Amino acid sequence: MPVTIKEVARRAGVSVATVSRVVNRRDPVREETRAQVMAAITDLRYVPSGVARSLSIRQTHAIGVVLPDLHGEFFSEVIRGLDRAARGSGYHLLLSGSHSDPAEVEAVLRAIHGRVDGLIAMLPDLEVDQLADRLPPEIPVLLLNGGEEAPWGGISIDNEGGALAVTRHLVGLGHRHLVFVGGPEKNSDARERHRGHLAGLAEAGLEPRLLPGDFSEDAGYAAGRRLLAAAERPTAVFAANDAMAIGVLCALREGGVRVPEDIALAGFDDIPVARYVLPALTTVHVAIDELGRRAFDRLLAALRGETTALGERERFPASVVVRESCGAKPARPTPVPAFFPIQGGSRQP
Amino acid sequence: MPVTIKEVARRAGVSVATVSRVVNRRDPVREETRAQVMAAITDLRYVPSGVARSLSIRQTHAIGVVLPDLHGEFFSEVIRGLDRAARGSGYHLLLSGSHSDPAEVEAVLRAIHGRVDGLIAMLPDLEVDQLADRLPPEIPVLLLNGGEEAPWGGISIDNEGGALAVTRHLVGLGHRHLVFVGGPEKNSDARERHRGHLAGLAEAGLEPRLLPGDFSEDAGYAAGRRLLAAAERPTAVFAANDAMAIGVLCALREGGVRVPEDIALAGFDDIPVARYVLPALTTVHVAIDELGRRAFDRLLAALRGETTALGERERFPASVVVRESCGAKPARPTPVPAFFPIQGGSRQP
DNA sequence: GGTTACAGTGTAACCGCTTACATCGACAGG
DNA sequence: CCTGTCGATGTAAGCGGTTACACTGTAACC
Repeated sequence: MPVTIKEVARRAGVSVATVSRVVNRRDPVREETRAQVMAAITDLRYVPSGVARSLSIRQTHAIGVVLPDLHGEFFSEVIRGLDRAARGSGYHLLLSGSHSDPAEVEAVLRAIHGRVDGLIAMLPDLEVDQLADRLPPEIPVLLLNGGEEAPWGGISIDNEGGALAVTRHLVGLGHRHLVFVGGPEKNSDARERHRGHLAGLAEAGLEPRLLPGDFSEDAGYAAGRRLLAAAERPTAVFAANDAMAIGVLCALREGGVRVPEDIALAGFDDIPVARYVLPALTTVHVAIDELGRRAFDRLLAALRGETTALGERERFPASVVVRESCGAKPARPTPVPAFFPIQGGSRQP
Repeated sequence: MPVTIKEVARRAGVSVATVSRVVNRRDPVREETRAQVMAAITDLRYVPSGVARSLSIRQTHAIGVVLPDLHGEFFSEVIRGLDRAARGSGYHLLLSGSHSDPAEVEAVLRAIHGRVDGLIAMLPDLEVDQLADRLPPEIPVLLLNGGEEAPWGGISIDNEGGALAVTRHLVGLGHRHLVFVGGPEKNSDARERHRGHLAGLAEAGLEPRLLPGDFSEDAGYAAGRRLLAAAERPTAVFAANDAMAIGVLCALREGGVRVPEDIALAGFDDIPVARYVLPALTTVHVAIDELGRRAFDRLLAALRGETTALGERERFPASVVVRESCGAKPARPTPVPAFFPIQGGSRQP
């Protein structure tokens, strides 16, 4: 039942072409005619149909955003950055998250076909391989992936640089015995962080020491226990993400080991609680929303044909934020709420 | 240059109608013909155009989501719930956030016209008033608003019920001197929470005592200072949100007042850090993602014509989660790492 | 054998909008 | 006066699908 351009045309006593012209401010239209059309438009509350327009001009002014999950601060910030940038340029966001496997991603990809002008996707490395030839060939795609090995362009976080910086920082504080708590093997972020750490050690001529982990707080806790039990304790621990760092922190505290006095500690991600734990966690921060904005801008440039170089890989900077857990700063005089993980979160489904 | 249905038809030696039929699994098609068409489709990598289809069948299989901001856990959870539900039903999400005023909202509304089958919007009360007659009349709209006074249907959080429950809880613990730290005047959530609190006091025949606030941690801190300076201190404090509760907590701690022994404390929202502060904060939790899912389900029902009753107002339940700050539970004996929401950029495959 | 029913397919008219092209005056230049 | 140019507008052909309707052939029924 929505009112169409035809009805407006009839009402205004002109042709649809003229209506279209005044709506799009194209071609010259006599002022008087324009006024009539405008009157008809407001009378009828006419709003042009987006899809019809899209079909006709072969542009949707929308970009697809495909993310592996929509949970957590990371994604919400990416989306926020994208949204801001997109809105500013008159684009919409068609969002899709939480897919669980390549088949589902493919389904999403085909579902949005013809609905978007471009695509920003974050796919686990595995999926990228499998979907390689299925990525829509007719629209520009920007990958927000890790996986520096892949021949895929896009933007990814400078995990390596961040980890290198943290390691240098710890070394700079005089530490010679460092332990790295790693992430999942298959995870490219984890691998890159590890690599950055190793580079930092190499610079200083130090021996690498690795404890396995999987990015979970429990894994961090387990690593902490192993440290307590070890014959020779390190003077600094660098966990591949904050969750594990916090796990380590708990274990050490339980074992009566003080942080940072006895062992310095650092994480990666700068999750919100990182600043609330006691001592506040030294970690690596990434301006995620900026990443989103940057991603959109690059895609837009491609859409406008200003560049086809979506294949270029770009590393988004990660900066270390120094707090107390590494011992570089004195602990805060007045502790704000302290941290203690509790038994059983009471989040209800 | 994308391949169209015509090319598929030519390639398969059939008419476009037949191709359409096999693609949509409609009407009977001879198995042999179907096979030919399928072959042509895969050969050509044909994917039907979403907009063309939408124009034709007058359905987009997309719903618009308009939120005031995309920042913070709340929105990210709403979106997540919506996304899950939408995907399950074959719908897409057209997302738009961070608008700053009614004019911008109106622009967004008209921009998505014809691109979505329905709309889920969260608008500050003020905007709802101004946009009342501009909300798209031809598609169902579900409002995710506070403002129970408004004649608008939709879903909103049961602030009043949650606040009532907390107040009852505190009263049930024997408290007779309660102080409520309020939120911004214009904020309907704040008003509802206050109302719920007053109802709880009234039940017990207690006197209301109010300290002003604005939902910021600083405001909570200020309130805490005033409590310290007060001649007669309450035995329990209920802050209209967690941020302020944490502010209160800091102030009290600084003043040497113990929580919960000297003063019991409760908040509202169950923000992530609520469980990490010491003592862990008793607060009110809302399953935001469920709210999102519920919103979608209701909209979908309307889309399917199963109901037009989008005007019905529904209150989404809020439940109190009892932790240590109210004194109902003993403080944790030994901190053990347990459940921890992983928030960071450490996406796992 | 003559309906009748229906499976299987093609033709063409939409869906609502854009836009190339045609038309038509008015006006300027020759 | 004729022609060319240009402003203002209408006509109609798409854009890529869907689908009502028409048509054909075959099987079932009386």
